[in-house]
Amino acid sequence: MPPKRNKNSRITIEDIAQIAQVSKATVSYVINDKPGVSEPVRNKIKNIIEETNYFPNSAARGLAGEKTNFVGLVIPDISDMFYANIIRGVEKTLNKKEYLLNLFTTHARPEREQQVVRLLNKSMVDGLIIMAYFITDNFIQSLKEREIPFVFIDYPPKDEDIYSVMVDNENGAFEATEYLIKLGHKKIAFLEGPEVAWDSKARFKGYLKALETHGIKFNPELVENGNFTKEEGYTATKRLLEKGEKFTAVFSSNDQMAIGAIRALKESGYKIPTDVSIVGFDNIEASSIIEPPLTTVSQPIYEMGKKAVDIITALINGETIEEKRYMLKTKLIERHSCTKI
Amino acid sequence: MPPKRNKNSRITIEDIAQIAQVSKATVSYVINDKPGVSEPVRNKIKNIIEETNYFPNSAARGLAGEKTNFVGLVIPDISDMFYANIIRGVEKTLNKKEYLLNLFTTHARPEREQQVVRLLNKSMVDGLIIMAYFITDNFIQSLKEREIPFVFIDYPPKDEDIYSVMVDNENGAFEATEYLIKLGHKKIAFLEGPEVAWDSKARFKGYLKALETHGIKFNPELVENGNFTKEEGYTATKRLLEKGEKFTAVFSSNDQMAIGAIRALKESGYKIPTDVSIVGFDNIEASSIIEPPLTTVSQPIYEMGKKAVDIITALINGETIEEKRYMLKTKLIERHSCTKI
DNA sequence: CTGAAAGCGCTTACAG
DNA sequence: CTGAAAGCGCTTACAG
Repeated sequence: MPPKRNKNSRITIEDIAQIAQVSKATVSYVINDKPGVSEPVRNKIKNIIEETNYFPNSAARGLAGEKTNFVGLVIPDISDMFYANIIRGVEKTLNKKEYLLNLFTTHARPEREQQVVRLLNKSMVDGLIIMAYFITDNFIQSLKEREIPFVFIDYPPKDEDIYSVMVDNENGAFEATEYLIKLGHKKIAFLEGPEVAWDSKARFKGYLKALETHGIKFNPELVENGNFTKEEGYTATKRLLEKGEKFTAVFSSNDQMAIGAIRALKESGYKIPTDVSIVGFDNIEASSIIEPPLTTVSQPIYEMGKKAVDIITALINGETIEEKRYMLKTKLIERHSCTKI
Repeated sequence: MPPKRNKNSRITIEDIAQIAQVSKATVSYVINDKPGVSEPVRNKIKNIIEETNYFPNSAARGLAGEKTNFVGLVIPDISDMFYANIIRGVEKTLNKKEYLLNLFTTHARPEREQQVVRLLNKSMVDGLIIMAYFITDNFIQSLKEREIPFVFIDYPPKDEDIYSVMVDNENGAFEATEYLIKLGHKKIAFLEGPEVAWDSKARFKGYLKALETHGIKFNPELVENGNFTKEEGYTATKRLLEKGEKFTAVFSSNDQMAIGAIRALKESGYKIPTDVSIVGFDNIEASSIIEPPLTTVSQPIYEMGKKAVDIITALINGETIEEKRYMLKTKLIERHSCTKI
């Protein structure tokens, strides 16, 4: 009789065991690099696995309590490059480590974020990388109740116990503002993002700190909200202009708004950077293409994804990590939207 | 004794059965909307499921032969917006239909593409949406041997039997070229993509066809290869300029190259669109920001993802689909990079 | 209309 | 160093 095959005609651990004339357990030990198998037997089995192209069924492994080799990534959306780059960093690093990616988007809806926690248990993923908007204490509590490790990306947990990787937004904004100040600017407008965006807040803080450090008095008339969009960056700048409050530079807390600001400024007859200098934040693709090319702060987005994977895989393997919070540095990208005055 | 809980302290079908005082089978029938359960019992169970927040374990379902509610998406990369948008279309549509996404990137490496086929079996995903570069007959053969349905995105299968959703590149290029012709242009340069890119070829074909339709003789001196990148689009245009062969318009088979071309043209003192008109393909974000805003052909990328999901879910549910190949239409986006001559 | 039992492919004590 | 057996959470004939 030929070796029995399952319906899927897919090779199973049973087949390998039969071919190698050993028990399934022995094959399992080899697959999982566990002790208790003699070297010759181990090699024989490894060869058979190689030849037959056998690949263990993750679902079954997960069910039986072992690793699934999947890591879940929970992310609000994938439509903008920011998230796309994180996914890329996560995915590439995961691949190098022989893990697979399970992607869950929440579309920034709280129910979806909750659902994800219900859904993901040990038999589906070995660990979770989470980027969410509505992270409640409740959410974190349910997360902790599961046995799987998790890491937050780009979210500052109150809880000291939680692993997270973040970007130093405040310092990035500080450097950007300081750059403008060193160019001689004193009247620097600030374009802020949505109320709820903690990263916008951090950038505002950095802006304030730079002014203070250099003895420049903060003028609240010079800040306008542009909600992180191109369109509102445009209208915010128009408002700024109408107020008549003089400024020689703009620090926009993201590039999208900066692009809107450039359009508004040009429309009103201002030359950039001759009349107004401007620096953005994020270093999106468009910022190198716009005229003039925008000086901006680049975030190590890809690295965030990578670092999160490094942490989660270490955690999965039971390693301990000293530092629970990773703060990644930003980088100022000088282009042609600023000048000395 | 309190109801027994598994290690994960996660609710199982067993728990639900116990609470409802029925067998696991009955609960399973309810979960899967199968007949054989009386209405009152069904409702009772449904309520318990609701209250307990029970969610069946996909791994176990997959193993036991039922649906996993996962659909696998195999894609080369996620670093560019093109892929990111496809993922978005796929993911959103999947969510609406209560499916989850398993993402596999191949980084355009043949081994990875092969591996994916080995890896994905019925207990992991219910269906597969595939976007790959190296689709060999062999690959398709192994795919067919599995029991799971699959759809190709943006790939023209030779095999008539295979489901696929594509964009009508040829017609898009035809319309773009014709648009230029109707503006009075006769000497239209063509910037082509990589040799291996079938979409670039299709666009070239559309270009040729438009010339022919309008009785314009094709001049091979007017085509240069820019490999689909900004940089090579720039150098290709420089080469074109050096040749001294006159042209009044450029049709670039993607936007990246068009952006490079604009830079090259400007550098050499040409005004756009006064001296040279230019149209791109893809409608990437940068093309609306560049000066002048680029007229281009937009692809229904999101819709491709959506359509692929519609097909795969229908296939999963055993429905038959008349049309195996979907050809989606492009759209010409008029901006300010073209003018009459 | 409902339940007991086998089985999906794996891992993990446990016994030898 | 190796194997037989139980169990993970589910579904699906099968019997009643």
